[in-house]
Amino acid sequence: MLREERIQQIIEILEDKGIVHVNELKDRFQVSAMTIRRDLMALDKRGKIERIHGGALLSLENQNRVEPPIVERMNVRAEEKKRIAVWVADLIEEEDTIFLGSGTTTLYVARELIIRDDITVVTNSVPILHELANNSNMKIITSGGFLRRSELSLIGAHAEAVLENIRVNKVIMGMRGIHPLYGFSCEHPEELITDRRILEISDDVIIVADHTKIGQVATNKVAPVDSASMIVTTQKAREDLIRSIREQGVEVVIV
Amino acid sequence: MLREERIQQIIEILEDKGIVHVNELKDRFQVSAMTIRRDLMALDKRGKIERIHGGALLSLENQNRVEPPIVERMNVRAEEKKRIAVWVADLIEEEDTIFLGSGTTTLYVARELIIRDDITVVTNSVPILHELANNSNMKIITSGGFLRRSELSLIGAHAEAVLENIRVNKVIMGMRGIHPLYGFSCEHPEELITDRRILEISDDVIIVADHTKIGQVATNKVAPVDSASMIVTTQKAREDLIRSIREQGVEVVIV
DNA sequence: TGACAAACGAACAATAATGGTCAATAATAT
DNA sequence: ATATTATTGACCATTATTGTTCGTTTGTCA
Repeated sequence: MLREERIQQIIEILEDKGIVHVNELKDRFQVSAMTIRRDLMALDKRGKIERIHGGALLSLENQNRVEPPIVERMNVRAEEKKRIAVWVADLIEEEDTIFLGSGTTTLYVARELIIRDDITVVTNSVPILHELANNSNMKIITSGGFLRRSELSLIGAHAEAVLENIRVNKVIMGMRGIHPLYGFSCEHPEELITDRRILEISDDVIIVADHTKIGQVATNKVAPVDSASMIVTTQKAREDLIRSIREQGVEVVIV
Repeated sequence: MLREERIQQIIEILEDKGIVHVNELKDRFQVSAMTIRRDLMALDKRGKIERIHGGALLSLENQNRVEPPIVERMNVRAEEKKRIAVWVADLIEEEDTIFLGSGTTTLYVARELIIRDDITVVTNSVPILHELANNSNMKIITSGGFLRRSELSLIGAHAEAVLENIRVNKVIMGMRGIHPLYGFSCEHPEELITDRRILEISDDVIIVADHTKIGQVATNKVAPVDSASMIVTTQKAREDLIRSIREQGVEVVIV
Protein backbone atom coordinates (compact mmCIF):
# COMPACT_ATOMS: atom_id res chain seq x y z
CA MET A 1 0.00 0.00 0.00
CA LEU A 2 1.24 3.46 -0.90
CA ARG A 3 1.49 6.22 1.63
CA GLU A 4 -0.92 8.47 -0.22
CA GLU A 5 -3.36 5.61 -0.53
CA ARG A 6 -3.28 5.10 3.19
CA ILE A 7 -3.73 8.80 3.80
CA GLN A 8 -6.79 8.88 1.57
CA GLN A 9 -8.29 5.96 3.43
CA ILE A 10 -7.67 7.68 6.73
CA ILE A 11 -9.72 10.60 5.48
CA GLU A 12 -12.49 8.26 4.42
CA ILE A 13 -12.53 6.61 7.82
CA LEU A 14 -12.61 10.05 9.40
CA GLU A 15 -15.47 11.20 7.24
CA ASP A 16 -17.34 8.13 8.30
CA LYS A 17 -16.65 8.22 12.01
CA GLY A 18 -15.57 11.77 12.79
CA ILE A 19 -12.67 10.58 14.96
CA VAL A 20 -9.79 8.13 14.63
CA HIS A 21 -7.28 6.64 17.08
CA VAL A 22 -3.64 6.19 16.20
CA ASN A 23 -3.67 2.65 17.58
CA GLU A 24 -6.74 1.65 15.65
CA LEU A 25 -5.17 2.89 12.40
CA LYS A 26 -1.86 1.24 13.22
CA ASP A 27 -3.54 -2.15 13.53
CA ARG A 28 -5.74 -1.61 10.52
CA PHE A 29 -2.88 -0.73 8.17
CA GLN A 30 -0.27 -2.93 9.81
CA VAL A 31 2.28 -0.15 10.17
CA SER A 32 3.99 1.43 13.13
CA ALA A 33 2.33 4.12 15.21
CA MET A 34 5.05 6.50 14.11
CA THR A 35 3.99 6.13 10.49
CA ILE A 36 0.38 6.84 11.34
CA ARG A 37 1.45 9.88 13.30
CA ARG A 38 3.38 11.11 10.30
CA ASP A 39 0.32 10.61 8.12
CA LEU A 40 -1.75 12.60 10.58
CA MET A 41 0.91 15.32 10.68
CA ALA A 42 0.71 15.54 6.89
CA LEU A 43 -3.08 15.71 6.94
CA ASP A 44 -2.92 18.36 9.62
CA LYS A 45 -0.54 20.41 7.52
CA ARG A 46 -2.96 20.14 4.61
CA GLY A 47 -5.70 21.41 6.89
CA LYS A 48 -7.81 18.29 6.56
CA ILE A 49 -7.83 17.26 10.20
CA GLU A 50 -7.45 18.51 13.76
CA ARG A 51 -4.91 16.54 15.71
CA ILE A 52 -5.70 15.44 19.26
CA HIS A 53 -3.70 13.38 21.69
CA GLY A 54 -4.06 9.79 20.54
CA GLY A 55 -5.74 10.46 17.25
CA ALA A 56 -7.43 13.08 15.12
CA LEU A 57 -10.74 14.76 14.38
CA LEU A 58 -12.13 15.78 11.03
CA SER A 59 -11.30 19.41 10.42
CA LEU A 60 -14.33 21.58 9.97
CA GLU A 61 -12.94 23.27 6.92
CA ASN A 62 -12.58 20.00 5.13
CA GLN A 63 -12.66 20.85 1.48
CA ASN A 64 -11.00 18.18 -0.54
CA ARG A 65 -11.72 16.63 -3.93
CA VAL A 66 -11.76 18.21 -7.35
CA GLU A 67 -11.71 21.93 -7.76
CA PRO A 68 -13.19 23.55 -10.83
CA PRO A 69 -11.36 25.66 -13.41
CA ILE A 70 -11.61 28.90 -11.50
CA VAL A 71 -9.27 27.59 -8.84
CA GLU A 72 -6.66 26.80 -11.45
CA ARG A 73 -6.79 30.36 -12.64
CA MET A 74 -6.21 31.79 -9.19
CA ASN A 75 -2.46 31.51 -9.49
CA VAL A 76 -2.25 32.78 -13.04
CA ARG A 77 -0.95 36.32 -13.05
CA ALA A 78 -1.62 36.44 -9.32
CA GLU A 79 0.75 39.38 -8.87
CA GLU A 80 -1.15 41.53 -11.34
CA LYS A 81 -4.52 40.58 -9.97
CA LYS A 82 -3.47 41.35 -6.45
CA ARG A 83 -2.16 44.76 -7.53
CA ILE A 84 -5.49 45.52 -9.16
CA ALA A 85 -7.35 44.30 -6.08
CA VAL A 86 -5.39 46.48 -3.66
CA TRP A 87 -6.00 49.52 -5.80
CA VAL A 88 -9.72 48.88 -6.21
CA ALA A 89 -10.26 48.05 -2.54
CA ASP A 90 -9.03 51.53 -1.78
CA LEU A 91 -11.90 53.03 -3.76
CA ILE A 92 -14.51 51.50 -1.45
CA GLU A 93 -15.80 54.08 0.99
CA GLU A 94 -17.34 53.67 4.41
CA GLU A 95 -20.84 52.24 4.44
CA ASP A 96 -20.65 51.51 0.73
CA THR A 97 -22.77 48.80 -0.79
CA ILE A 98 -20.88 47.16 -3.62
CA PHE A 99 -21.43 44.36 -6.08
CA LEU A 100 -18.61 41.89 -6.65
CA GLY A 101 -18.90 39.81 -9.80
CA SER A 102 -17.46 36.37 -10.36
CA GLY A 103 -13.92 35.72 -11.45
CA THR A 104 -10.49 35.49 -9.95
CA THR A 105 -9.63 39.16 -9.84
CA THR A 106 -12.81 40.02 -7.98
CA LEU A 107 -12.01 37.24 -5.52
CA TYR A 108 -8.75 39.00 -4.80
CA VAL A 109 -10.71 42.21 -4.28
CA ALA A 110 -12.96 40.37 -1.81
CA ARG A 111 -9.91 39.22 0.13
CA GLU A 112 -8.68 42.77 0.39
CA LEU A 113 -12.03 43.75 1.86
CA ILE A 114 -12.23 41.06 4.55
CA ILE A 115 -11.22 43.47 7.30
CA ARG A 116 -13.99 45.92 6.38
CA ASP A 117 -17.09 45.32 8.45
CA ASP A 118 -18.88 48.55 7.62
CA ILE A 119 -19.71 47.69 4.03
CA THR A 120 -22.33 45.55 2.33
CA VAL A 121 -21.31 43.19 -0.42
CA VAL A 122 -23.66 41.81 -3.05
CA THR A 123 -22.21 38.96 -5.08
CA ASN A 124 -23.09 36.19 -7.48
CA SER A 125 -19.80 34.39 -6.93
CA VAL A 126 -19.81 31.24 -4.82
CA PRO A 127 -16.13 31.47 -3.80
CA ILE A 128 -16.58 35.09 -2.73
CA LEU A 129 -19.72 34.20 -0.82
CA HIS A 130 -17.96 31.34 0.91
CA GLU A 131 -14.85 33.30 1.69
CA LEU A 132 -16.63 36.35 3.06
CA ALA A 133 -19.22 34.29 4.94
CA ASN A 134 -16.52 32.50 6.86
CA ASN A 135 -13.87 35.15 7.28
CA SER A 136 -15.53 38.54 7.47
CA ASN A 137 -18.23 40.34 9.38
CA MET A 138 -19.72 42.53 6.70
CA LYS A 139 -23.29 42.28 5.48
CA ILE A 140 -23.63 39.98 2.52
CA ILE A 141 -26.37 39.56 -0.04
CA THR A 142 -26.29 36.91 -2.71
CA SER A 143 -28.07 36.84 -6.00
CA GLY A 144 -29.58 33.41 -6.29
CA GLY A 145 -29.64 31.56 -9.56
CA PHE A 146 -28.27 28.59 -11.46
CA LEU A 147 -24.77 27.54 -10.62
CA ARG A 148 -22.35 27.92 -13.51
CA ARG A 149 -19.62 25.45 -12.60
CA SER A 150 -16.68 26.72 -14.61
CA GLU A 151 -16.98 30.14 -13.01
CA LEU A 152 -18.70 29.07 -9.79
CA SER A 153 -21.07 31.93 -10.41
CA LEU A 154 -24.83 32.26 -10.07
CA ILE A 155 -26.67 33.33 -13.19
CA GLY A 156 -30.00 33.08 -14.94
CA ALA A 157 -33.54 34.28 -14.42
CA HIS A 158 -33.53 33.89 -10.65
CA ALA A 159 -30.34 35.91 -10.33
CA GLU A 160 -31.75 38.59 -12.58
CA ALA A 161 -34.95 38.77 -10.55
CA VAL A 162 -32.99 39.46 -7.38
CA LEU A 163 -30.73 42.01 -9.06
CA GLU A 164 -33.79 43.82 -10.33
CA ASN A 165 -34.51 44.89 -6.76
CA ILE A 166 -30.99 45.83 -5.80
CA ARG A 167 -29.04 49.01 -6.27
CA VAL A 168 -25.44 49.51 -5.18
CA ASN A 169 -22.88 52.31 -4.97
CA LYS A 170 -20.31 50.51 -7.05
CA VAL A 171 -20.16 47.45 -9.27
CA ILE A 172 -16.83 45.66 -9.47
CA MET A 173 -16.65 42.89 -12.02
CA GLY A 174 -14.37 41.19 -14.50
CA MET A 175 -14.86 40.81 -18.22
CA ARG A 176 -13.62 38.14 -20.59
CA GLY A 177 -13.02 40.56 -23.43
CA ILE A 178 -12.55 44.34 -23.54
CA HIS A 179 -12.29 46.14 -26.85
CA PRO A 180 -12.79 49.84 -27.73
CA LEU A 181 -14.86 48.93 -30.77
CA TYR A 182 -16.56 45.67 -29.82
CA GLY A 183 -17.09 46.57 -26.17
CA PHE A 184 -17.27 44.07 -23.32
CA SER A 185 -17.85 40.46 -24.23
CA CYS A 186 -18.25 37.12 -22.49
CA GLU A 187 -17.83 33.53 -23.47
CA HIS A 188 -21.16 31.99 -22.58
CA PRO A 189 -24.52 33.27 -23.79
CA GLU A 190 -26.10 32.29 -20.49
CA GLU A 191 -24.04 34.94 -18.76
CA LEU A 192 -25.07 37.67 -21.16
CA ILE A 193 -28.34 38.70 -19.61
CA THR A 194 -27.05 38.43 -16.06
CA ASP A 195 -23.99 40.52 -16.88
CA ARG A 196 -26.12 43.17 -18.54
CA ARG A 197 -28.39 43.29 -15.53
CA ILE A 198 -25.40 43.72 -13.24
CA LEU A 199 -24.20 46.69 -15.30
CA GLU A 200 -27.54 48.35 -14.61
CA ILE A 201 -27.58 48.18 -10.82
CA SER A 202 -25.14 51.04 -10.35
CA ASP A 203 -24.00 54.23 -12.05
CA ASP A 204 -20.45 53.48 -11.02
CA VAL A 205 -19.17 50.37 -12.78
CA ILE A 206 -15.55 49.38 -12.26
CA ILE A 207 -14.19 46.67 -14.55
CA VAL A 208 -11.13 44.80 -13.29
CA ALA A 209 -9.07 42.90 -15.87
CA ASP A 210 -5.42 42.09 -16.29
CA HIS A 211 -3.72 43.31 -19.48
CA THR A 212 -4.44 40.09 -21.43
CA LYS A 213 -8.15 40.96 -21.56
CA ILE A 214 -7.61 44.28 -23.30
CA GLY A 215 -8.15 43.82 -27.01
CA GLN A 216 -9.83 40.44 -26.57
CA VAL A 217 -13.19 39.84 -28.16
CA ALA A 218 -15.28 36.92 -26.90
CA THR A 219 -18.33 35.50 -28.60
CA ASN A 220 -21.08 37.41 -26.89
CA LYS A 221 -21.17 41.18 -26.73
CA VAL A 222 -22.42 42.35 -23.35
CA ALA A 223 -22.29 46.12 -23.73
CA PRO A 224 -20.20 48.97 -25.19
CA VAL A 225 -17.14 50.04 -23.22
CA ASP A 226 -18.75 53.30 -22.13
CA SER A 227 -21.22 51.39 -19.97
CA ALA A 228 -18.38 51.21 -17.46
CA SER A 229 -17.10 54.24 -15.61
CA MET A 230 -13.66 52.85 -14.93
CA ILE A 231 -11.42 50.03 -16.11
CA VAL A 232 -8.56 48.95 -13.87
CA THR A 233 -5.88 46.98 -15.65
CA THR A 234 -2.13 46.42 -15.65
CA GLN A 235 0.91 47.51 -17.59
CA LYS A 236 1.63 45.82 -20.92
CA ALA A 237 -1.92 46.57 -22.07
CA ARG A 238 -1.84 47.83 -25.66
CA GLU A 239 -1.58 51.61 -25.52
CA ASP A 240 -3.53 52.39 -28.68
CA LEU A 241 -6.50 50.43 -27.34
CA ILE A 242 -6.28 52.15 -23.97
CA ARG A 243 -6.22 55.54 -25.67
CA SER A 244 -9.21 54.63 -27.79
CA ILE A 245 -11.16 53.51 -24.72
CA ARG A 246 -10.29 56.70 -22.89
CA GLU A 247 -11.53 58.72 -25.83
CA GLN A 248 -14.95 57.21 -25.18
CA GLY A 249 -15.00 58.80 -21.73
CA VAL A 250 -14.04 55.73 -19.72
CA GLU A 251 -11.37 56.25 -17.10
CA VAL A 252 -8.64 53.64 -17.53
CA VAL A 253 -6.33 53.07 -14.59
CA ILE A 254 -3.12 51.14 -15.03
CA VAL A 255 -1.57 49.75 -11.84
CA MET B 1 -11.51 6.14 24.32
CA LEU B 2 -9.59 9.36 23.80
CA ARG B 3 -9.91 12.36 26.06
CA GLU B 4 -11.31 14.56 23.32
CA GLU B 5 -13.86 11.90 22.46
CA ARG B 6 -15.02 11.80 26.05
CA ILE B 7 -15.20 15.56 26.23
CA GLN B 8 -17.37 15.71 23.13
CA GLN B 9 -19.72 13.14 24.57
CA ILE B 10 -19.99 15.07 27.80
CA ILE B 11 -21.22 18.04 25.79
CA GLU B 12 -23.78 15.87 24.06
CA ILE B 13 -25.05 14.52 27.37
CA LEU B 14 -25.24 18.07 28.65
CA GLU B 15 -27.22 19.21 25.65
CA ASP B 16 -29.61 16.35 26.20
CA LYS B 17 -30.05 16.74 29.92
CA GLY B 18 -28.92 20.24 30.80
CA ILE B 19 -26.94 19.02 33.83
CA VAL B 20 -24.36 16.35 34.55
CA HIS B 21 -22.93 14.89 37.77
CA VAL B 22 -19.28 14.03 38.15
CA ASN B 23 -20.14 10.65 39.64
CA GLU B 24 -22.55 9.76 36.90
CA LEU B 25 -19.92 10.59 34.27
CA LYS B 26 -17.23 8.75 36.19
CA ASP B 27 -19.27 5.55 36.14
CA ARG B 28 -20.37 6.01 32.55
CA PHE B 29 -16.85 6.43 31.18
CA GLN B 30 -15.13 4.16 33.71
CA VAL B 31 -12.55 6.72 34.72
CA SER B 32 -11.68 8.41 37.99
CA ALA B 33 -13.60 11.39 39.29
CA MET B 34 -10.45 13.45 38.99
CA THR B 35 -10.33 12.83 35.26
CA ILE B 36 -13.92 13.94 34.87
CA ARG B 37 -13.17 17.04 36.88
CA ARG B 38 -10.27 17.77 34.60
CA ASP B 39 -12.49 17.35 31.56
CA LEU B 40 -15.00 19.73 33.07
CA MET B 41 -12.22 22.23 33.82
CA ALA B 42 -11.22 22.06 30.16
CA LEU B 43 -14.79 22.58 28.99
CA ASP B 44 -15.13 25.45 31.42
CA LYS B 45 -12.01 27.04 30.04
CA ARG B 46 -13.46 26.72 26.54
CA GLY B 47 -16.59 28.47 27.77
CA LYS B 48 -18.85 25.55 26.98
CA ILE B 49 -20.10 24.87 30.51
CA GLU B 50 -20.65 26.39 33.95
CA ARG B 51 -19.12 24.34 36.70
CA ILE B 52 -21.19 23.62 39.80
CA HIS B 53 -20.37 21.65 42.91
CA GLY B 54 -20.65 18.02 41.90
CA GLY B 55 -21.07 18.53 38.20
CA ALA B 56 -21.72 21.09 35.48
CA LEU B 57 -24.40 22.99 33.59
CA LEU B 58 -24.50 24.10 29.99
CA SER B 59 -22.95 27.56 29.91
CA LEU B 60 -25.44 30.40 29.91
CA GLU B 61 -24.09 31.51 26.59
CA ASN B 62 -24.75 28.07 25.16
CA GLN B 63 -28.22 27.93 26.66
CA ASN B 64 -29.41 31.29 25.50
CA ARG B 65 -27.72 31.06 22.20
CA VAL B 66 -30.41 29.15 20.50
CA GLU B 67 -27.98 27.04 18.71
CA PRO B 68 -24.27 27.31 18.44
CA PRO B 69 -22.98 28.42 15.04
CA ILE B 70 -23.29 25.75 12.42
CA VAL B 71 -19.56 25.00 12.35
CA GLU B 72 -19.60 23.94 15.98
CA ARG B 73 -22.55 21.65 15.48
CA MET B 74 -21.00 19.59 12.73
CA ASN B 75 -19.53 16.89 14.91
CA VAL B 76 -22.33 16.83 17.46
CA ARG B 77 -24.43 13.71 17.12
CA ALA B 78 -22.72 13.06 13.81
CA GLU B 79 -23.65 9.39 13.92
CA GLU B 80 -27.35 10.11 14.21
CA LYS B 81 -27.30 12.78 11.56
CA LYS B 82 -25.48 10.54 9.16
CA ARG B 83 -28.03 7.76 9.73
CA ILE B 84 -30.85 10.16 8.96
CA ALA B 85 -29.02 11.42 5.89
CA VAL B 86 -28.47 7.96 4.45
CA TRP B 87 -32.11 7.08 4.88
CA VAL B 88 -33.39 10.31 3.36
CA ALA B 89 -30.98 10.19 0.42
CA ASP B 90 -32.56 6.91 -0.51
CA LEU B 91 -35.91 8.60 -0.99
CA ILE B 92 -34.62 10.82 -3.77
CA GLU B 93 -35.63 9.45 -7.14
CA GLU B 94 -34.05 9.87 -10.55
CA GLU B 95 -34.44 13.30 -12.09
CA ASP B 96 -35.89 14.67 -8.86
CA THR B 97 -35.62 18.35 -8.06
CA ILE B 98 -35.26 18.80 -4.34
CA PHE B 99 -34.83 21.65 -1.91
CA LEU B 100 -32.22 21.31 0.84
CA GLY B 101 -32.59 23.70 3.75
CA SER B 102 -29.83 24.97 5.99
CA GLY B 103 -28.51 23.09 8.99
CA THR B 104 -26.09 20.32 9.77
CA THR B 105 -28.35 17.36 9.09
CA THR B 106 -29.23 18.62 5.63
CA LEU B 107 -25.53 19.11 4.97
CA TYR B 108 -25.06 15.42 5.69
CA VAL B 109 -27.89 14.69 3.27
CA ALA B 110 -26.13 16.77 0.63
CA ARG B 111 -22.97 14.74 1.13
CA GLU B 112 -24.88 11.53 0.56
CA LEU B 113 -26.16 12.95 -2.71
CA ILE B 114 -22.79 14.01 -4.12
CA ILE B 115 -22.60 10.97 -6.41
CA ARG B 116 -26.00 11.71 -7.95
CA ASP B 117 -25.67 13.75 -11.10
CA ASP B 118 -29.20 13.27 -12.39
CA ILE B 119 -30.90 15.45 -9.80
CA THR B 120 -31.36 19.17 -9.31
CA VAL B 121 -30.77 20.69 -5.90
CA VAL B 122 -32.19 24.01 -4.76
CA THR B 123 -30.68 25.32 -1.54
CA ASN B 124 -30.37 28.37 0.67
CA SER B 125 -27.43 26.96 2.59
CA VAL B 126 -23.97 28.34 1.86
CA PRO B 127 -22.08 25.22 3.02
CA ILE B 128 -24.30 22.97 0.90
CA LEU B 129 -23.86 25.26 -2.09
CA HIS B 130 -20.11 25.29 -1.65
CA GLU B 131 -19.82 21.56 -1.09
CA LEU B 132 -22.00 20.56 -4.03
CA ALA B 133 -20.50 23.19 -6.32
CA ASN B 134 -17.03 21.79 -5.77
CA ASN B 135 -17.66 18.08 -5.41
CA SER B 136 -20.69 17.12 -7.45
CA ASN B 137 -22.00 17.43 -10.96
CA MET B 138 -25.70 17.91 -10.37
CA LYS B 139 -27.63 21.02 -11.32
CA ILE B 140 -27.74 23.55 -8.54
CA ILE B 141 -29.97 26.53 -7.94
CA THR B 142 -29.51 28.90 -5.04
CA SER B 143 -32.04 31.16 -3.45
CA GLY B 144 -30.29 34.47 -3.05
CA GLY B 145 -30.81 36.63 -0.02
CA PHE B 146 -29.18 38.05 3.07
CA LEU B 147 -26.53 35.92 4.68
CA ARG B 148 -27.47 34.75 8.17
CA ARG B 149 -24.07 34.05 9.68
CA SER B 150 -24.93 31.69 12.54
CA GLU B 151 -26.60 29.31 10.09
CA LEU B 152 -24.71 30.32 6.99
CA SER B 153 -28.09 30.43 5.30
CA LEU B 154 -29.66 32.85 2.86
CA ILE B 155 -32.93 34.41 3.96
CA GLY B 156 -35.10 37.47 3.55
CA ALA B 157 -37.09 39.15 0.82
CA HIS B 158 -34.70 38.30 -2.00
CA ALA B 159 -34.69 34.63 -1.05
CA GLU B 160 -38.47 34.60 -0.86
CA ALA B 161 -38.76 36.26 -4.26
CA VAL B 162 -36.71 33.50 -5.86
CA LEU B 163 -38.58 30.73 -4.05
CA GLU B 164 -41.82 32.18 -5.28
CA ASN B 165 -40.91 31.03 -8.76
CA ILE B 166 -39.62 27.59 -7.82
CA ARG B 167 -41.40 24.33 -7.31
CA VAL B 168 -39.67 21.09 -6.33
CA ASN B 169 -40.55 17.41 -5.91
CA LYS B 170 -39.36 17.24 -2.33
CA VAL B 171 -38.34 19.68 0.37
CA ILE B 172 -35.80 18.43 2.92
CA MET B 173 -35.15 20.76 5.81
CA GLY B 174 -34.39 20.83 9.50
CA MET B 175 -36.41 22.47 12.25
CA ARG B 176 -35.31 23.87 15.58
CA GLY B 177 -38.41 22.71 17.41
CA ILE B 178 -40.97 20.02 16.62
CA HIS B 179 -44.00 19.61 18.83
CA PRO B 180 -47.35 17.91 18.15
CA LEU B 181 -49.26 20.80 19.63
CA TYR B 182 -47.09 23.81 18.90
CA GLY B 183 -45.93 22.63 15.50
CA PHE B 184 -42.61 23.55 13.91
CA SER B 185 -40.77 26.49 15.37
CA CYS B 186 -37.60 28.43 14.76
CA GLU B 187 -35.54 30.78 16.85
CA HIS B 188 -35.16 33.85 14.70
CA PRO B 189 -38.12 35.80 13.40
CA GLU B 190 -36.17 36.64 10.26
CA GLU B 191 -36.25 32.98 9.30
CA LEU B 192 -39.98 32.67 9.79
CA ILE B 193 -41.16 33.98 6.47
CA THR B 194 -38.44 32.24 4.50
CA ASP B 195 -39.16 28.93 6.22
CA ARG B 196 -42.87 29.27 5.54
CA ARG B 197 -42.18 30.02 1.91
CA ILE B 198 -40.00 26.94 1.67
CA LEU B 199 -42.79 24.76 3.05
CA GLU B 200 -44.97 25.95 0.20
CA ILE B 201 -42.75 25.04 -2.72
CA SER B 202 -43.55 21.33 -2.57
CA ASP B 203 -46.34 18.98 -1.56
CA ASP B 204 -43.78 16.58 -0.17
CA VAL B 205 -41.99 18.07 2.81
CA ILE B 206 -39.52 15.91 4.70
CA ILE B 207 -38.28 17.26 8.02
CA VAL B 208 -34.98 15.89 9.30
CA ALA B 209 -34.18 16.32 12.99
CA ASP B 210 -32.32 14.28 15.58
CA HIS B 211 -34.25 13.20 18.66
CA THR B 212 -33.36 16.26 20.73
CA LYS B 213 -35.57 18.45 18.53
CA ILE B 214 -38.73 16.42 19.18
CA GLY B 215 -40.73 18.13 21.91
CA GLN B 216 -38.75 21.35 21.62
CA VAL B 217 -40.61 24.61 21.18
CA ALA B 218 -38.69 27.62 19.91
CA THR B 219 -39.92 31.20 19.96
CA ASN B 220 -41.45 31.52 16.52
CA LYS B 221 -44.06 29.14 15.24
CA VAL B 222 -43.49 28.37 11.59
CA ALA B 223 -46.37 26.00 10.85
CA PRO B 224 -48.37 23.10 12.31
CA VAL B 225 -46.78 19.65 12.14
CA ASP B 226 -49.16 18.48 9.46
CA SER B 227 -47.61 20.88 6.98
CA ALA B 228 -44.90 18.24 6.65
CA SER B 229 -45.53 14.90 5.03
CA MET B 230 -42.74 13.09 6.81
CA ILE B 231 -40.44 13.56 9.79
CA VAL B 232 -37.22 11.54 9.95
CA THR B 233 -35.69 11.36 13.41
CA THR B 234 -33.73 8.99 15.64
CA GLN B 235 -34.32 6.66 18.54
CA LYS B 236 -34.70 8.13 22.01
CA ALA B 237 -37.34 10.54 20.71
CA ARG B 238 -40.23 10.64 23.19
CA GLU B 239 -42.76 8.04 22.13
CA ASP B 240 -45.89 9.84 23.28
CA LEU B 241 -44.95 12.85 21.16
CA ILE B 242 -44.22 10.66 18.16
CA ARG B 243 -47.60 8.96 18.53
CA SER B 244 -49.34 12.27 18.79
CA ILE B 245 -47.62 13.54 15.65
CA ARG B 246 -48.54 10.37 13.77
CA GLU B 247 -52.18 10.84 14.76
CA GLN B 248 -52.12 14.07 12.81
CA GLY B 249 -51.35 12.16 9.64
CA VAL B 250 -47.63 12.86 9.49
CA GLU B 251 -45.43 9.87 8.77
CA VAL B 252 -42.67 9.65 11.39
CA VAL B 253 -39.67 7.52 10.53
CA ILE B 254 -37.20 6.53 13.23
CA VAL B 255 -33.79 5.43 11.99
C1' DT C 1 -24.24 27.74 64.27
C1' DG C 2 -21.06 23.57 64.04
C1' DA C 3 -20.17 18.88 62.56
C1' DC C 4 -19.70 15.93 58.87
C1' DA C 5 -19.57 13.88 54.47
C1' DA C 6 -18.89 14.85 49.91
C1' DA C 7 -16.51 17.24 46.48
C1' DC C 8 -12.56 19.80 45.21
C1' DG C 9 -7.98 20.56 43.19
C1' DA C 10 -2.81 20.71 43.90
C1' DA C 11 1.03 17.61 43.77
C1' DC C 12 3.20 13.44 42.66
C1' DA C 13 3.91 9.10 40.12
C1' DA C 14 2.90 5.83 36.53
C1' DT C 15 1.77 5.15 31.99
C1' DA C 16 0.90 6.30 27.17
C1' DA C 17 1.53 9.23 23.29
C1' DT C 18 4.43 12.38 20.85
C1' DG C 19 7.82 13.93 17.55
C1' DG C 20 12.88 14.58 16.58
C1' DT C 21 16.64 11.89 14.91
C1' DC C 22 18.99 8.10 12.69
C1' DA C 23 19.50 4.02 9.96
C1' DA C 24 17.55 0.68 6.76
C1' DT C 25 14.99 -0.05 2.83
C1' DA C 26 12.21 0.95 -1.30
C1' DA C 27 11.24 3.83 -5.12
C1' DT C 28 12.85 7.00 -8.54
C1' DA C 29 15.99 9.60 -11.28
C1' DT C 30 20.50 9.98 -13.63
C1' DA D 1 24.40 0.57 -12.33
C1' DT D 2 24.59 4.35 -9.22
C1' DA D 3 22.97 8.42 -6.92
C1' DT D 4 19.11 10.55 -4.91
C1' DT D 5 14.92 10.84 -2.62
C1' DA D 6 10.93 9.04 -0.04
C1' DT D 7 9.16 5.98 3.25
C1' DT D 8 9.43 3.40 7.20
C1' DG D 9 10.60 1.52 11.87
C1' DA D 10 13.33 2.00 16.08
C1' DC D 11 15.11 4.69 19.77
C1' DC D 12 14.39 8.10 23.27
C1' DA D 13 13.82 12.53 25.53
C1' DT D 14 9.70 15.22 26.13
C1' DT D 15 4.92 15.94 26.91
C1' DA D 16 0.03 14.60 27.86
C1' DT D 17 -3.09 11.83 30.37
C1' DT D 18 -4.62 9.46 34.25
C1' DG D 19 -5.11 7.70 39.06
C1' DT D 20 -3.87 8.35 43.88
C1' DT D 21 -3.16 10.81 47.93
C1' DC D 22 -4.19 14.47 50.96
C1' DG D 23 -5.21 18.92 52.82
C1' DT D 24 -8.94 22.31 51.80
C1' DT D 25 -13.49 23.91 50.54
C1' DT D 26 -18.43 23.42 50.08
C1' DG D 27 -23.09 22.10 51.05
C1' DT D 28 -26.24 19.88 54.26
C1' DC D 29 -28.51 18.90 58.32
C1' DA D 30 -29.16 18.71 63.07
